[in-house]
Amino acid sequence: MPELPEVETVCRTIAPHVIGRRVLAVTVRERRLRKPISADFASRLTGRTIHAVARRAKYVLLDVGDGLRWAVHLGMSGRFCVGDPPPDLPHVHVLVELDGGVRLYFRDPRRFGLMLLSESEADLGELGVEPLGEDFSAELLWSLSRRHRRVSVKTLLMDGRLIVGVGNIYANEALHHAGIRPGRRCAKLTRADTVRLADAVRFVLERAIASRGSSLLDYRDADGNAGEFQRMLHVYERDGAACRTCATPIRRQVIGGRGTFYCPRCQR
DNA sequence: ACATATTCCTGGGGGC
DNA sequence: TGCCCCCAGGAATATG
Repeated sequence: MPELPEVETVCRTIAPHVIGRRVLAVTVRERRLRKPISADFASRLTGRTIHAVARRAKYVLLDVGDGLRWAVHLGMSGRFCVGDPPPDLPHVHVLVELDGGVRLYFRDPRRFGLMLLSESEADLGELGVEPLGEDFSAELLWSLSRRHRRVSVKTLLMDGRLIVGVGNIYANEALHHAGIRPGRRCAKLTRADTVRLADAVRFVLERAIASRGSSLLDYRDADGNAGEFQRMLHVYERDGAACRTCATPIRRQVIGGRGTFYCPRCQR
């Protein structure tokens, strides 16, 4: 499940293969992603040069000039890979050939991903603050928590209209690091909580990027390599296992329809 | 206006 | 072994 650290890792691994390269051919095999790939996607992308690769929220953004960005969202099962897919590999929806013999392919069994050409950020939906950017702070969390007093703090962290890139894995991990129970209502957060939580979100995301992401199920970077952060998880998918801090069994609960994991002793 | 439920999709796991 | 059922998940949309 690609979240911010995984998408950042895909951007970093794909960039050296594609920057400065021209798109020679685009093949769309399956348009039906979460939103259909537009009919003119291939013709608009072909012939353009990739100038830069960046991440915004959970999107990989390839700058193809004239203010146009090739935007790729991996959904939950998407992979954006360098090279040729094995001949019979199913669910390969888009193939791209660049000059210099570089090939890319997009594979997404569950088709929750997106592929589009974006002229402005508005095309990407309503995107909140980057948690590793300058606008993210304890003050921001405090003001969000005052504006959304009734929702749980975990739901707040995972609302991409407010804060981007934090999905289920890293919301659970950050709350454990901050010692805050996921189901706590935002109204009950103190300023001190928001200071610890802002630090925890940044800390967990930075550590995960340093480990090249978490490989649960089938996440891989653009070169096909797995991440390592799953070995450092403290709570996610560890229900029943001993808390790494205090050995109390980790509990599981459903919040906002998502599996939620916490230590009942470390997190209040 | 705000909060929660539903929807999309498929691989994989559990139960029998 | 095989089949059925159900679940996971991001984000848009629908419903309360």
